[in-house]
Amino acid sequence: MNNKINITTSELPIMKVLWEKDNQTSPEIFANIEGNISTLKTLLKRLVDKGVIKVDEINSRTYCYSAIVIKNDYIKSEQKGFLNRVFDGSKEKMLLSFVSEENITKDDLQQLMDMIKD
Amino acid sequence: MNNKINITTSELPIMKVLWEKDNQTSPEIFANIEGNISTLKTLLKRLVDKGVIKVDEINSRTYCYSAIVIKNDYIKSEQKGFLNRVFDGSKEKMLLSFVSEENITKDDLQQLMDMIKD
DNA sequence: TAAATTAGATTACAACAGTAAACAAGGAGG
DNA sequence: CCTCCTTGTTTACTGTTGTAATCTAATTTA
Repeated sequence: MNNKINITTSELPIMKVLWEKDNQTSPEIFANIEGNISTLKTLLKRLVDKGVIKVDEINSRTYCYSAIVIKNDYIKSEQKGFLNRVFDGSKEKMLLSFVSEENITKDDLQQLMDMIKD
Repeated sequence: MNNKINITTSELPIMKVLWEKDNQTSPEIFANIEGNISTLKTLLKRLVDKGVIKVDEINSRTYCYSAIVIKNDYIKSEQKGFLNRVFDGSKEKMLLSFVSEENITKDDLQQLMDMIKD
């Protein structure tokens, strides 16, 4: 079961907009993204073709796009890929690395610990 | 300053071998990696061409390969890319996500906290 | 020394990704 | 009703990546 979710770097901004709010028309989506319109059209179509998003025809000539892949599943998939690729699947290695590289400080962790005490 | 280090998925196993130990010949490197030899040769050459590794001619006909890019810099670069791409650069978002997805448990974190008390 | 092995270089090729122009058809406005 | 605009579709092109066969020159071996 290879459930790698394939969303490319340049497609991701579109997904982020749709994850904020479903059922948007292409002009609505593109309004929140920078980049050449023609390019964005291509990316939108590719996402539909891949089954990552879907399009519904509301009235004639009015299409609304929605995410099919949900944000959390994408994130989980990315995390898993990252972990496997870079840290051979070891969570400990990864966390230690984040800490020792000082991308994450002890304070960050403490704050986090506090947060999840709930 | 775009210091993205470009090492692809299929090139990474070679790098991992070289990060373990420098100055290895290609047969030594390939002995520890699965995959078609011809393919591995291509990947090795691409890494040299990109300046990620270097090759020294020891004796005539004896070449030794070594990493130029160091492991920590690669990991740092990957972490940064991952953070920016998926979590818009927010460490907190990322850690929270790791925890809430239960990829990382409270125990993992506690253990980590204990470890870095040194 | 001739044959076989070895290892780096060259060539190849399909899929994917980033980018974008051109096209086509329906709807809106004059 | 006809023209323009809008929006989805088609076509296109370049670079990257994964994969691998073939070529070539040197070295080892029989």
